[in-house]
Order: sequence, then C-alpha cells, then structure tokens
Amino acid sequence: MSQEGRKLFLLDAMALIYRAYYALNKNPRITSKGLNTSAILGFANALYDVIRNEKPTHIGVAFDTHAPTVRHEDFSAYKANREAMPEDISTAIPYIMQLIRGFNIPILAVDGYEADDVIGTLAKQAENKGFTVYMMTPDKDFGQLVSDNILQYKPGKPGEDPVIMGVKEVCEKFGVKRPDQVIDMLGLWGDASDNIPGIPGVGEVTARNLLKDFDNVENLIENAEKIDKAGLREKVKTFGQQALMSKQLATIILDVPLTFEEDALKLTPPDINKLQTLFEEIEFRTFAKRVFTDLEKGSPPAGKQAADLFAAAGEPLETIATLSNIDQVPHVYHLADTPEKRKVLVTHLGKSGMFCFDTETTGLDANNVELVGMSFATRPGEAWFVPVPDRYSEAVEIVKEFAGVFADETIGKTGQNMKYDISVLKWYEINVNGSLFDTMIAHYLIEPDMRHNMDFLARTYLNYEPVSIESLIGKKGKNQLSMRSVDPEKLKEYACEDADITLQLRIALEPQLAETDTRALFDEIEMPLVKVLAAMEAEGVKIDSGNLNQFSEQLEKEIAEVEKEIYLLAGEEFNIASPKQLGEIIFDKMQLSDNPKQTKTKQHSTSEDVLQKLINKHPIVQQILDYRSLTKLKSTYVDTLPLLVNPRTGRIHTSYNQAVASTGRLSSNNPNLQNIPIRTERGREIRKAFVPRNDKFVLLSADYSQIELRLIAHISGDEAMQEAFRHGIDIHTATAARIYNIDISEVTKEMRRNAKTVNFGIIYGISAFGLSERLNIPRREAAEIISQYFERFAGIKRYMDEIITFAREHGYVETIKKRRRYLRDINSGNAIVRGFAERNAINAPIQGSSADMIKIAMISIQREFERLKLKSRMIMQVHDELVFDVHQDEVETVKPVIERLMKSAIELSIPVEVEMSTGSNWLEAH
DNA sequence: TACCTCACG
DNA sequence: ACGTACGTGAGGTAG
Repeated sequence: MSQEGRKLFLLDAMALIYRAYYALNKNPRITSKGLNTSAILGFANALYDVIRNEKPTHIGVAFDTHAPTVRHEDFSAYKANREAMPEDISTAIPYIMQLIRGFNIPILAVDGYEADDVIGTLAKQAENKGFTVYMMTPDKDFGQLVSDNILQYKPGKPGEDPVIMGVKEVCEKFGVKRPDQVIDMLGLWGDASDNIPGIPGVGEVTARNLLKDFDNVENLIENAEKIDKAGLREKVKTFGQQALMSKQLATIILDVPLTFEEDALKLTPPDINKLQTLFEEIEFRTFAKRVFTDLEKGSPPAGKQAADLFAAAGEPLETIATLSNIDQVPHVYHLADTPEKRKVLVTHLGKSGMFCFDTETTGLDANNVELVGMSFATRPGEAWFVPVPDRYSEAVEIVKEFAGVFADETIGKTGQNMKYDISVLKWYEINVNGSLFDTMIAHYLIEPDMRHNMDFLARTYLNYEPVSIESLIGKKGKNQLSMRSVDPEKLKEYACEDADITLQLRIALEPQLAETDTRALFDEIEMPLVKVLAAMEAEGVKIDSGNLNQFSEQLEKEIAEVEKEIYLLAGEEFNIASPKQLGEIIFDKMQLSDNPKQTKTKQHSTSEDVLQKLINKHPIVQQILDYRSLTKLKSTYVDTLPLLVNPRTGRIHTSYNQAVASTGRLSSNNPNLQNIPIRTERGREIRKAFVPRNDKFVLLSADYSQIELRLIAHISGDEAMQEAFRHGIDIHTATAARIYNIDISEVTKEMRRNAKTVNFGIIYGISAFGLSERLNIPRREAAEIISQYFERFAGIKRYMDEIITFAREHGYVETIKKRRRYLRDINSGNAIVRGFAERNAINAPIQGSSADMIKIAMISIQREFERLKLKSRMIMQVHDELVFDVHQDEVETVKPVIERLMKSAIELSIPVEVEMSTGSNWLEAH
C-alpha cells in the first residue's frame, strides 16, 4: 500500500457520544431491561459508517480520563459550567468501550490530558509519518489543528453527509487567515460550553475584525492603544489577560507523552464473538444485522478481503436473529376509484366488524383543508385507497358513500390521531360512530412521556420504516408540493400503508393496554373524549378583532414611549428584546448587580424574578419589565389572534392535543387558548375580545375551586386539610392558621399569601430552597415553615413518603383513574435527577387525577347537551375550567347540569366546589 | 434550531 | 455536596 493511501481516523469519543445521545434520545431506545441505549446506538452507527464509507487503514478512539487535567490546574473555572453527565450516558460508556474493543480498535487515553490533546499529539506525529489524518469530532475547536494533511471530519446529522473541514473551510468558517488563529478567535470570543470567558461583549464579528488588524491576541494586547473605538479599547485593556488565558485554555496540547505506533492503530477485522454477545445484551438486532450482513457480503471495512473477514467471523452467521418486517409480509393495496369498486369496498367494510381508516389531506389544519383521499384496512397486509376529487360537491358525494359504515355504531374504528380524521370528515357530512381505537392515544397511555407519532411507533413496534411523507411532497417549505399533485399510484401505496401499519399497531398495542391496566381509562375516558374535543374544536370561539386591533395601536404607542425612556436611561440604543444585549447593558455597563445570575450559556439572566429584585436599584428596571409585558401581549396575543380567524367559519379553532402532557392534561395549540392572560390588568383586556357567537348568546365559565388541593386532601386522607374543606373554610387561611399556630381570625394577608405559596409548593413537591426563592425569605425560615406544615398536616407528609416508596418499588405512579407515569430515575444514584423524579412522583397523581376528573366531566356534559338537544356548546377547556357558549334561554337549564356533572365526575371524600358565572365576554364570565 | 423569556393552570 | 417547585406553547434573538 502506498504511503499516500494511509488514512488515520482519530475519534473524539465523548464529543461523539454526547452528540449521538442528544440526536437519538428524542425517541429514546430502551431495552426490555430498561437500559437506555440511545448513546450506544448513535455512536455505533457513527463508528460503523466511518469504517464502511471512509475505509480508514488506521483508527483509534480517544477518551478523557478521570484524573484532573493540566487545564484544571491552570484555571479552576474551566468546564465548571458543564452540567453533570446524564446518567443515560455514563451507563452507556462501558458498553461503548466494549463495542470499540469488539471492533478491535484501540482506546486511547492519557491521565492528565484530554482526548483533544491525545488526538492533537497523535495527529501531528502521524502527519510526519506521511498519513492523512482525520480528526472525527463535531467540536469546532479542532479547527486550530487543520493542515494540508490533517483534516476535521464532522459526522453528519442522521441522513446528512459528513463535512470535511480543511484549511480553506476552517478559515472561511472562522473568518481568519490561518487555522492557528482559531485559538485567538476563541480567546477573544470565549466558548460558553467550556466556560472559557473571552472578552465580555466581544462576539464573533468583533473578534474577527480585531484579528484582521492585529493577527493574534498577544499582539492585540501589546497594541491595544491603536484600537479606534474607545469602548472596545477599554474592554481589551481590562480583559486582555483574561483573553490570553482563554486562548491558552482553547489551545490543544501537542506534546502529550505518547508515541504514535502505526501497527497498534491498524484496522483489523472485528471480533465477532465479542460483538455478538454485546449486541444480544443491548438488544441491537437491526444494527447487528447490518454489520453481519456486510461481513457476509464482504463489503469489508478498509478494503479487507472478504475471506479475511469470514475467517475472523468464526462462527456461522445463521445464529443472527432475523427481523420481523412487514415489508417482507406480502401486501395487497387496492385502488377504489370507480363507483363499482367503492361499492364493493363499502360492502366489505360493512361486514368487517372493525376497520382502520386514514385520510389524506392538503394540509394540517383539520378545519381548513381539503380531503384528497381515504384509506381503509380490515386485516394486516391488505388496504384500499379511495381518491377524493378536487371539486367539493363531487367530493362530498363520493365520501358520503361511506357515511353508513362510518356512522354504524356496531363497527369499531381504528386510526392514528383520529381526532384529525374525524374533524376533516365532519366537513364532508360524515359522522363517525362505533367504538374507537386510536393507536396514538393507546401508546400515550402505555408510555406517556415518549412520542407517539406513527413513524416512531412503526419503528419501535413493527420494526418497520414507513414511506416518508417527504418522499411524496418534499420537505416543508415554499417548494413543498400539494398532496393533490402526487401520482395516484404513489399516493395509494403511501395511504394504504398508513392504514395497514395503524391496524398492525393496534394489534401490537392492544395487549399492552391490558398489561398496564389502562384499558378502562382508554375505553371510558380517552376514546370518548376524542369526539368531544373534535366537536369543541369544530365549534371554535368568536373573537372581536376590531377590539384587538384598537388595543394593538394603543400598545404600539406605549411601547414606543417605554422604548425611548429605556434608551435615555441606558445612554444608548440597543435591542431590548435581546437578553444578551440587555444583560450587557444593565450588568456590564450599568453594574446594577455585582452578582448576576448566569444562564446555561454564561449569559447574565434577565428573567423577571432577577429583574424584580433589582427594581429599586434603577428606574430602568421597571421600564424594562413594562416593555417586556407590553411586547409580549402585543406579539403573542393581540396581533396574532386576529390572524388565526378561520376564513371558513370566522372563528378561532384551537387544537387540543391529547397525547402530549405526561401527566394526562390536555394541551392546546394553534393557537394556545390555555394561556390567555388574566393575571395583569392590561392582560385581561385580551379576554374581553373572546365573545359569544351572537347577541342571543352569553359566555359561561365554570371552574373547579382548588381542585388540586382537594385531590391531595382526598388522596392523602389528611384529617386537618379534609376538615378545612368540609367546613368550607378558605384553604389558604386555614393553612396559615395551622402553620403559624394561631386562630383563623388572626391570619393576616401576608400570612395567607405565604400559606398559599406553601400550598402550591406542596403540590409541586416542595423544597426549602424553592420556597425561600418564592417568598423571598431566608432558607432557614422556609425550612421552618415546611417543617411546621408537615407537623400540622401529617397526613400530607405521610402521602409524600408513601408515594415515593411506591414509585421506587413499581417504577411508576398512577392517578385515581389508573393513568400511569413512569419514573425511570426514581432509584438513580444521582441526587439531583432523583429529586426530579421524586417531585414528579408527588405531583403526577394530583395533576393527573385532576385531568381525569375534568375529562370525565367533559364527556358527560357533552352527552347531556346532546340528549337535551341544546343550542349551547362547550367551547374551551383550561385545565380546571370549562367555557361554554350558551343561548340566553338555556342559561338556567345548563347551569345545574354543568355543576352536577363537574362535581360528580369523580367522587371524593370531601366536597367539590364549582364556580360559575356568565357575561358578554370571557373576562366578564369570570 | 436552541435558548431565553413569559403567558396560563 | 449537589441545584431545586409541577405541567404546557409561543415569540423573539442569535447561531
């Protein structure tokens, strides 16, 4: 082999592992034993891709060691900002080492040095021996080492190509003349992730300009006088030494005591036995198949001869597990595009007992799309596609051929995110009846805090990769095609596959509902709720846009005034909406606080609680807070809501997501109607714009009073709290009397306010620190209050301890209606992570039971409204509140119905109170 | 796209 | 000795 052909790959293990973990862990991979293998798989794929595609002749993987490094000794803050390594990663590392050993690749590590230094040192030595070296890492710092023979190889994101950075690319990226200036850039600019400070206020652009004039940091400091801009000159003078130190920190060490030994790094065939044992343990079936099939085919790493590999493989390949894959199941997908074919299909569906269906549409907004087609499946491997024409009147006629089977109560329906299909079909005069099975929601109950989209479910449960929507209509953006323009044959394959897969998912998921004891919750609450939500969304809510537009103009003026005032007080103009710039102004320039809180990325925090504490330091603070609240109102609500009025209905239609919140709550988006302002005077103006459909109607709001505290009183059985609720005493006053050990009549406003904060804290899983922050009192006092609380409400304390114990034993907690939340970190060795899990253990049953309760109420109210054939409609849900658009003549009918059904949704051992009132807008209805 | 901030319960 | 209250969605900036 020629000298030129020698290719050395040096992998930066930890950087690659982190990257792999965060890229994959959105859909975490967890083995049957509960091991999170996201990091392992991500790294394995990256490693294997490189071996296969780049065919290195030599390879090594560099790790950091636990010993403190030279840099720590120099500068103690270095990397101090780093968060603790996620447990999923630390547990993965031993497996990743096994994997590397399985591939017969040496692991490189030297005490006292970082992986960067090891890579740098070896890269230089190898270069001298005539190798082309690829440093495989996403870390931009490596740019400093790049030369003609040393390149940086940045692995691509899933589905994207890797990027190779040579001298030219590095210089372009950093805007410098030579790669070695990268460290000067980093020295001036800083690097948040490594806690390298740089010069405050100097960003990428300034750093680049300085280097253009002064070449390097040392020279810059020496010639600081020559800087034109006065402000910058001062900064450089003040922080010059810090920049120099930053540069040193960013410099990769090239004289680590180790020698590049060619033979040790030579790529050799993998150790099949080791790999197979590992793959079995971590349940890597697909990856194993890929590796071993390649070996079998002799698509050899590094151009090795296939014979070599077979010799190394040792044992027969039949032992490798084969995968079930629906691609291998023969399937038949039909096109039902004539009246005759449709009639046959309808008859078939009518006799089926249950069918799975899916709709294809021109967009994502169920209340503003056109139907392009429908697909149906009745057994795995067979499906039908019914194209729906462009013209609405024709479309309705065709779709209505299916009205009978859709409406048939005796035919069950299966789908993925059925609320969407049901909503779309409403526009085509279709009513969907019969028992529903929504695979998305089934999975939501089985694994509440994972994702539930079909592609993920298909991969996880069927080991199948569905045809992507992108392959039909392209990536989203202005060039995306319409569903209408897709070739019918292709669309048929895609649509039928969706129905087919969904049906198979039902088969996979149904037993798991039973296993997790969530079948009743599914059948009696979640599935009936799907149609209730579809109805509410279709109803929508009327908005008074004129009112909002007027308000917008008023806000505009106020913002302009505040803005002017802020610039005046600051002595310069800047972007107030940029937390970065704002932080520099009030902390660096104006020095309003010497101890500003830092955000994750080393910036000064400018969040409200921080500013609130500085409010007496300078008048600019209040102005900033005003500016923030004004712009928030304007951009998020006042200017946005009128744009979301649906042209078909003249109303706003939110979408309630039933499979997002891991506690069981709903969430609302497009727009979010669950966070409309109410707490401030100006914010309340927005609620005035939510109005009844016409002057014959009023809005009625009904909300549960203190439902979460009532639930904890009920669940815990705490006598003291139950007694307070039974006597109808204001719960926060009662709490104050108890913790301050005084009579109810002696409770002051402040005591009540404190008690209220404590009560909230209880629901969230209180900590002394959290309480002291919120009450702005010393931690000792907060601790004292908490201990008083637990003494006086011993039942609550007992509940908290018991629920944590339960979680430790079972790995999950559950609500009154058996909704589960799994807490995988509850037995973690990491106190911080465990703390989160413990607070979730306390909160989830309460927040979740409250969600169970209002969901039940919504279903029964909807049923009762239908039974009574009322004109009034339920139109919104805000966690503990229901909003109705009520016909004037029905107000007195509807009130007792709502009250009774909300109160009786779940029977508690204490009274449940519901507050109701009506008005000509949402604010008045409160 | 990630982060920060802030609106609600 | 660690950092900290639970659950969401959305808009802006900056990379």
